[in-house]
Amino acid sequence: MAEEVGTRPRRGRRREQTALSQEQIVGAALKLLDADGVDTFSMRKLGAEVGAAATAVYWHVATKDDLLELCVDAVYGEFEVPEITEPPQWREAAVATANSLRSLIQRHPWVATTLAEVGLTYIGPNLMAVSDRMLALYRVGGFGVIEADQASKTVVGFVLGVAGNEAATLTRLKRTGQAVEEWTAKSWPAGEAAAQQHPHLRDLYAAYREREPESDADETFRYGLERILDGLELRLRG
Amino acid sequence: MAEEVGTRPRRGRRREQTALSQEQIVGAALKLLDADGVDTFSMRKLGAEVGAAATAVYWHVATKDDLLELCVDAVYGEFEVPEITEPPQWREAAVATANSLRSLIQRHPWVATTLAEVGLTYIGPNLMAVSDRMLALYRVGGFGVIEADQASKTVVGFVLGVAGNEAATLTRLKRTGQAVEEWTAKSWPAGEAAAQQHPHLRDLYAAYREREPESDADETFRYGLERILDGLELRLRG
DNA sequence: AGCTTGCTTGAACAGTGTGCAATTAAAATT
DNA sequence: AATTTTAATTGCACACTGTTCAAGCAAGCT
Repeated sequence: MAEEVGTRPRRGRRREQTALSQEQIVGAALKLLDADGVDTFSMRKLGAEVGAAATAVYWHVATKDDLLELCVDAVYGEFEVPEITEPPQWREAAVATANSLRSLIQRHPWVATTLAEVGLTYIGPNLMAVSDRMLALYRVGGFGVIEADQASKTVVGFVLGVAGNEAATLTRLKRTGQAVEEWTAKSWPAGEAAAQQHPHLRDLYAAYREREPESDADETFRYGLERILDGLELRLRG
Repeated sequence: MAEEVGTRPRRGRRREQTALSQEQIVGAALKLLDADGVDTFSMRKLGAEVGAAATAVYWHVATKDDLLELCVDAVYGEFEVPEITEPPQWREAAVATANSLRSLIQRHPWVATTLAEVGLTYIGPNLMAVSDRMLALYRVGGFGVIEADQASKTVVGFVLGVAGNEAATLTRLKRTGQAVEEWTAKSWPAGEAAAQQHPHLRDLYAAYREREPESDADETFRYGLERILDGLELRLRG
């Protein structure tokens, strides 16, 4: 009849180790994904990581795509969305939210790729909770139900697009083995030469060359985010 | 029968067909990608499509990733960026540009996935030309060199993020074999039930349920774009 | 005639996701 | 304590992937 198996020894494992669990699998998958990216991630490597046969994973997880969805939802657990009570806190909270999502993608670059394949429509409880808190944020800020959804999707779309491309570029650099400093739009493969036919691109690179090589990416992100929030605020006050 | 010389007999092909070319390969790859997406795309299927051995492709293309980059650049050839001369034309042109990019992604959903893996940093002449024209657009609108870059990246990031997710959702629906109308945030897999614990999500779905099921996605996209352009315009006039 | 160059081929390798029957060991039942 | 049931794991196998490589073929040049 009812088996109230508690938590500890669970069911059976033949030797020293306690049985595999979905949590453990997702944890190991996250470790591999963060370390080597999604391209080189395979079920067999995952099996090796958890010290079991590759196919053992399939008892706890339906398919590789399902596992990836679980992983995506797991990292969404790191997504911090502040809860606010007063309308004036809205903008600051929106900035914090956007930054949190961006740095989450920077920590787990494979998320961007996976999201593009899997979409962010209901994939798990964490994402769901986060979506609810984001909606709350915009509603407190003063947006109506539907418009809060549209506003948050605007910001999230922007962050996903920009941070996703940052991640792709970094992954690409890593793959081709280039140093990050070499980049910054200065010297790059065949670009500088080809840019000569495109006057505005040429001007742009010239302008970037005269700047401190600070982190242009950060600044561009910040610029875009501020513009978007300006536009949204205009709706609130307008 | 026999041979029909397309353009030039070029070098030698042993039988009826003229030799493979990179253009032809990219064309065939696009056909397969548009039809079945990037997941089921393989070099062997491509070989079959062009009527040659799978490995023949490798004479014209270094690697599969390279081929995908060529394909991405090829569809960027469809990206229409109007050329303007007067500042007031800026906003309208920016909208047209954004819409063009979005509908391009809708026609070729695999582009979003591929972009997330490959980045959009120098991948080909078409993208380069388009980038230059986009920069021109914002510069005519009144932005400085660097700021034009930041502004265009903001808009492009938004479009890529939002349209990319639209594409992922559609691909996912297609894969699981659901109809598109069933969606629209109304009834969906395990969502409605799980949403009960999240009051703002519940409100949102309730609100959506009372609307005409027009194309909410279009409206959300349009809303976000307008907010962003509002924010950018504020910078110009501010 | 031969040689060279440009392109194509088939076989082969290492690796992939996953289905399946057989196997284990613990829990439940007798 | 013996037996049955069941959760979990294993190894094998299949079809398929991207890519390498020696070998082959068809034309152009000398």
